[in-house]
Amino acid sequence: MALAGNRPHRPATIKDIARELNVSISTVSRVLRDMPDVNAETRQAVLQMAEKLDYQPNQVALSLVTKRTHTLGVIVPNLDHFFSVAVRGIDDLALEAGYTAMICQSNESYAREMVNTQRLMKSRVDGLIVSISSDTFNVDHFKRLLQKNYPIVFFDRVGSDLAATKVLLDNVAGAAMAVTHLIEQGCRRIAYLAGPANLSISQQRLIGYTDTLRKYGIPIEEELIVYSEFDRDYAYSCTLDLLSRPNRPDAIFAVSDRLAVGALLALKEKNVQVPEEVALVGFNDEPLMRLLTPAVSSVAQSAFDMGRTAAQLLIEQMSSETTLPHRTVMLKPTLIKRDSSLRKKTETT
Amino acid sequence: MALAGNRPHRPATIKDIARELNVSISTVSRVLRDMPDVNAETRQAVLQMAEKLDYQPNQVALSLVTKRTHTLGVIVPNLDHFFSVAVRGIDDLALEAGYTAMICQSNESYAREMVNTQRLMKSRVDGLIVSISSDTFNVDHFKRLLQKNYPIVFFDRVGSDLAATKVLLDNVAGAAMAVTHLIEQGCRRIAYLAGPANLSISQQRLIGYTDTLRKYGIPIEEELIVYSEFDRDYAYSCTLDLLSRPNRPDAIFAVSDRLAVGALLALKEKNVQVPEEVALVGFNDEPLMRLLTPAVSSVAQSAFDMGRTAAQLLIEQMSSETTLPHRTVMLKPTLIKRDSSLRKKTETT
DNA sequence: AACGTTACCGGCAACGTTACCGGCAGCGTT
DNA sequence: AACGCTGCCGGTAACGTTGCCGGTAACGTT
Repeated sequence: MALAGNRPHRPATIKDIARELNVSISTVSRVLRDMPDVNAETRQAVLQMAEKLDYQPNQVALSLVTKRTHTLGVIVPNLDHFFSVAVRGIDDLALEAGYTAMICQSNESYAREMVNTQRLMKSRVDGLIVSISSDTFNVDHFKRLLQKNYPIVFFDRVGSDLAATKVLLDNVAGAAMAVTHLIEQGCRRIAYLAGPANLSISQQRLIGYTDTLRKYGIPIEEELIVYSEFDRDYAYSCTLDLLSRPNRPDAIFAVSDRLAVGALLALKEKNVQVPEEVALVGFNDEPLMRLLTPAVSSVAQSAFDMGRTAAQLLIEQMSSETTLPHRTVMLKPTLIKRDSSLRKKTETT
Repeated sequence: MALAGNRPHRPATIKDIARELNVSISTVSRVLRDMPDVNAETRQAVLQMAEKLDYQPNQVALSLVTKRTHTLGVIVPNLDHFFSVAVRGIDDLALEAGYTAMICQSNESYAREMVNTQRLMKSRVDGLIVSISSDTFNVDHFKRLLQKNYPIVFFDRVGSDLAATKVLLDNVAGAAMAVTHLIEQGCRRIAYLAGPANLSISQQRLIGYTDTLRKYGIPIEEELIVYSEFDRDYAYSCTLDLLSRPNRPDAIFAVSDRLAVGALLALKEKNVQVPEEVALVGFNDEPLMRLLTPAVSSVAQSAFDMGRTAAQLLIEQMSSETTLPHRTVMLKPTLIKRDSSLRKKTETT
């Protein structure tokens, strides 16, 4: 009975195998799940038929009865270098643990983040890994889920007032490392390109910035702290503005590499010597940074590890019978020093 | 009956609503699907209760009966800049069309590509969008699916002998543009960093390269065509090798930007003047290229459009009753000329 | 001869949802 | 008074799979 017509593809089911072999679907199911209580010959026949019909178990039906999809939802604001690598980390651990990741991009939009969560909930993903969008000021949609004990792990961009498991960088320490380094290089008027004010990374890194200045007895000047969009062009114009002031800074610490690149473009255009006149440090250590001229210093973090541990925590939480207490894992950054902030070159040689 | 214990989260079902309201599940279903034959008051009550219980339709159950998951599987070799943007294009159209994308990375590994496809088939995704890994020499797993009329669209990296719908760049034209440009700039000994020989993009771009040389009557020298891994360090050492030869090239055309960057690093290290001694053109026009010193010329393609059209074609194919004929869509590249290949600077000013 | 054990297999409910059919009032028409 | 229509609603099978229970034949034990 060759029914391989021009039809839209009908995958073989356990029933097909049973019918073809004149056994019950229970028996087929037993074979396919490697259960006992089945004759060796029957087992063999079923396995052969499964192979022949190219049988693939229907995860959908299985999910309906087990209430587990073995899928985890991921919502990231974008897929820039950092998040791409983080997603790879998630994917990596998910594969090991037998899960598949559904990756959605919120495109930094609150509305899209909502749609994404809703879609993922409809698909009954077993848990969520989220880095919130820069446009998200209201996190009620996540709070509702958390209240129902739905497993969610936030990473990198976490809501400040969310009681949940989180994986993040020690942003205070990272900023402190950058600013300390700049001070050691002789900088005294260090500007901070802060990014969007609502994000916790901006706030945390601001704390590291101010703490360090205080520690070294350097006055904190409000006008050296510049908020902006997460956008290179924005950083570019902010930097031009900084440079046009009578009392220009002698260093710039950018909350992200994207902003650091914008700053560098402005500096180069104005023919400002880097690092002699203005030193520069970014954040994330994207591969691009070492390729720029001059190579730009940056605070490095392992996005891969962050993604992996986020997935790890989520899967632990999901496989646990009881609701586990919320945890916060903090990863340590490292500072990569490059030409853009190394004034005392004699030291290194 | 407050059963909101410390339990693993049980989403409300249509049954819960029915029980709470003492109506049948049929009626609830009718309301939720906006069907007629239901009293206005009943309708109102059901909607309120759905809201109150935070009801989300169970896509899993729905998929089981409709045999459509409204999910499309995506397999990409990695999530570098090009594929990130392509995935965004896919995601973008999928969202519009009411689909969600399941994105898997093969990590350029054949084994992982197999596992990914299998997982996606088990999850009964409605269709597949694939860019094959550089490690994949055997595409039988895709051929089997295509024979069963399972909808697959390949993009960018397509298997050469696969009868399927494809979206790709006019790679021949792209390479021809690059090489023509280099010739017009006075280059005569143009090396080609070709990447892995099994990929069709390498082959196609080779055709554009040789065709153009032939057209201008420039002899094709085998030793100027260098195959390598898709790896920056590899390109770096290949370039060093090229430079060490007695008869060094006066231009390098790289099959991808990643390789072009490797080449640039080698050129800079050897203090070779770019473009005066050796001109350089890459492929993909990653944002990084305009930030390098010198800014590197590159053949630009819209990864976003490619992703979008791939998704478009797939969804068309999936929603069609009959099996549509395979199509091949070719997108046109554009050449972005920058300092790395502009020798005749007087011309432009 | 009655009983227990073992090896093997099939039937059935359930998961959440929709499609289809049937039923019952209440009303108007002949 | 019989009929048909309309508005509203409930019951049930089906999707593919698993878990549980029950059944039967063959064999050994007392």
